[in-house]
Amino acid sequence: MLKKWNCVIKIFTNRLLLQHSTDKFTKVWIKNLQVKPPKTSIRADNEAAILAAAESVFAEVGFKGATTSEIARRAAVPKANLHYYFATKEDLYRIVLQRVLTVWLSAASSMDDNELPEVALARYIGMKMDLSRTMPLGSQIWASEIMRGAPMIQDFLEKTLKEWVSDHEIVVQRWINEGKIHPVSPKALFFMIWATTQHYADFATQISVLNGGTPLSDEEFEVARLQVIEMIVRSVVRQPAAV
Amino acid sequence: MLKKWNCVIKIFTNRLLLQHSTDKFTKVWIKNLQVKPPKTSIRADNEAAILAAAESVFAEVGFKGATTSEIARRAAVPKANLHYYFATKEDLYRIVLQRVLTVWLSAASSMDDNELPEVALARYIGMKMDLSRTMPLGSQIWASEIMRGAPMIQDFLEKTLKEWVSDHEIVVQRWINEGKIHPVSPKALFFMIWATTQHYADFATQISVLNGGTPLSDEEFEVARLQVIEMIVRSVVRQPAAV
DNA sequence: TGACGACTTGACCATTTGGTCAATTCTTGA
DNA sequence: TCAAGAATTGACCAAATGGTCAAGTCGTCA
Repeated sequence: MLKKWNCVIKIFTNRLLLQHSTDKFTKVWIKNLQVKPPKTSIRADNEAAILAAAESVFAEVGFKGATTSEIARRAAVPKANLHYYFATKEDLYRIVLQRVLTVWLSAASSMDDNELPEVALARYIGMKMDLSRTMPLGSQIWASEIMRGAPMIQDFLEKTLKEWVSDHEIVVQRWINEGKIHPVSPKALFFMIWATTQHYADFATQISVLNGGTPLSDEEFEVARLQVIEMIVRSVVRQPAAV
Repeated sequence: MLKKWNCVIKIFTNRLLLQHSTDKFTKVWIKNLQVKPPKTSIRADNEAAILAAAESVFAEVGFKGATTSEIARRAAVPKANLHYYFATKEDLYRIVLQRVLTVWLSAASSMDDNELPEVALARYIGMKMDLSRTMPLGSQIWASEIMRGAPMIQDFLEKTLKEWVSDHEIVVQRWINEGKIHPVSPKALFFMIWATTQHYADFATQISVLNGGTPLSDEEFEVARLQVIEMIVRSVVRQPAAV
């Protein structure tokens, strides 16, 4: 089983050996690298590989449909090894979900400011589009979790998400009161933003097919990104938006 | 096991018996009803119950996550009986999917006309919102099928859906050329429409939570429906849309 | 009424599932 | 160098899975 970190370390070691350095020095040097492997490198490597595999399997077939053997297969470790690092399938899922929620929070915080609506919205929508591009699996896992009734993130929805919505409804309402945007239901606006941006992650397969069988290129995605921002901003702001 | 059709037929039968009609007449009459039970009524009843149960299970946990015993349980029939009507889980899924595609087509056809963009779009968006309201499970099954790579509807996507998109891209392009709407990527517009409208089905759980723990009432949904239409129309049409 | 086919279902089967375990090998730090 | 802990993994297990089957019951039609 050839792991990424093993490779890296081997390269470093070899290079240092050529310079007649000791093993101990090598280790210290590696330990101080910016790209440091946390915990033991072996543990970190395997956990990372398993989590990545788990993410892709959960994204495809959801929690119930996922099997630990398939996850192990994709992570290229024996199933018993997977259970050595993560006791149960649910543990694994919970950790994967936790990362998704963390990412959600990072994007969510990009909207609360006092800027013009078109600027604030553009930033938030752009951020969400970037997330759909770079971490589509997280979005799919979220969707799948919601569709099965969100048994595992009920708490997150009822506390964190609800709070975010309340807070930002106030912001949108202020924009409305100030005449900066049309009077719209803030929730309906949020739903449109979430739905449209996440669509590029959740429905990537469908988009691929309609794109001629290949996923959107970076350029094509950038166009889509701008289009989404433009359309959604225009759907609410009052003054004729710049095209 | 009390089935809907049994009830209906019993009512009809009773009414006819009061009129001293023969059994045979009853049957012929029933056979000619607009709302006719096809095949034997028993078969129709059970197939319907099983399909309904299958739809809800597939919507929740996807194809892989679904188990025939859970479907049988929800349909209130023994598992062996389910397999008497539908040989395999895949057969059952295929039939459920077929209905989803049929429904999709019915909505899709509501947009091709020569009306003003705001009228055509409003009709189509409204139709899609209605579907999300009345048949949310179909939308969820579609989403789940796409997320696992659409292995079973590849053909539909590549032929029917692709064709619909091509055809309607032309319509949107014409609107752009005529200066009726802003220059936008037609696909980006379609995606926004699909995403936003289907969001009300696929993410119903999340919406419920944000709505205070209860699903949207008819009135609340009607507001959302109008909001969605208003926002999306305004996102593309040129003249200041009536609010 | 009786015979035939449609329908029903408990018991069963091979395979797959999530998860365990003990024997073994590898890493690490002194 | 070596001991102690970390990591590895084939073999295994009970439960759940999709699906079968044979022995029945029920409905219908002549």
